[in-house]
Amino acid sequence: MLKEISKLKKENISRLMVSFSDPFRLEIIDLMMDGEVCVCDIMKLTHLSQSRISYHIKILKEAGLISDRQEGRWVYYSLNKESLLLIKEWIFSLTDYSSNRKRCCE
Amino acid sequence: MLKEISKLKKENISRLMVSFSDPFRLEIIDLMMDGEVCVCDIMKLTHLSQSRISYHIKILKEAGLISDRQEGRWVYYSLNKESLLLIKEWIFSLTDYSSNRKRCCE
DNA sequence: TTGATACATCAAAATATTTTGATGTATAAT
DNA sequence: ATTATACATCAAAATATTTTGATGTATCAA
Repeated sequence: MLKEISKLKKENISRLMVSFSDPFRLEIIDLMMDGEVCVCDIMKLTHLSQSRISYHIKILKEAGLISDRQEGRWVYYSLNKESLLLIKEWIFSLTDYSSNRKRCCE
Repeated sequence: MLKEISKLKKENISRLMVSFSDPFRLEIIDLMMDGEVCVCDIMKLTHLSQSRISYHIKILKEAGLISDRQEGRWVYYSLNKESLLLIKEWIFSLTDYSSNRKRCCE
C-alpha cells in the first residue's frame, strides 16, 4: 500500500488524514459538497465563530484539500478534486490488501 | 455526502479518520497490509516502544479498523475489511460531489 | 473618508493527544 | 514453583491541537 506510494504522497496523505480528523472539519467538508462556500455561509450553517472557522479552513487549505478564490470581500472555498483522488487511490490500495495469514514472533 | 450517511456511520467515519491521523498509526496499518501482525513484529519493524504500540493499537481497535485474535501469548492484529469498505463508500460519495458554483452571502 | 463587512492572524487559555516508565496479567517453558 | 515472554493498562509528563477574544487588513458602500 503505502510502500508503492512515494514519500511525498505519504506526507500528503498524512496531512489529508489529519484534516479529516476533526468533526467540525468534516462538517465544513460536508457543506462544500454542494459547491463553493464562504466563511459567512459556514457561520450561518454551523454556528461556529468566525475565527474558529478560519482556523479550520486553514488546516484544510494547508492539507491541500480545498482551494480558494477571492471575489471582492468574499473568499469562496471549494473541494480540490486532485486531493480527493489521491485519497481515493490510497483507500483503493488499502482495500485491495492481501489477507494472507502468517505466523509471527518466531 | 454525509447527508445520506446515517449519524452512526458519521461517527464511525469520524473515529476512523482520527485513527488515520497519526503517522505511526499509518505505519502500523501499512504493516498490516501484508497480513496479520503482533506487537512484537511491529516493535521489530518500527522501533517504537511496546506500550506506545499498544496505545496506538488501542486507538485503531476502538475505531473498529482492526480485529484481534489471540493464540497463546500472542495477539494477532489484522485490518478489518468492513471498516475499509465504509471508508471507501465515504470517499466515493466525496469524490462524486457536484461542483456547481453558486453565489453566497446575499 | 468614514464606517461596515468579510475574513485572516495572533497570543493566551483551554483541552486533547501522545509518550514514558512502571506495574499488572496471562501464557508458557524450565 | 519459578522465570520469561507478550502484551495491556495506568498515572504523570510532555506535547500538540483547538478555542477564544482581540486586533489587523482589504474591500466596498454611503
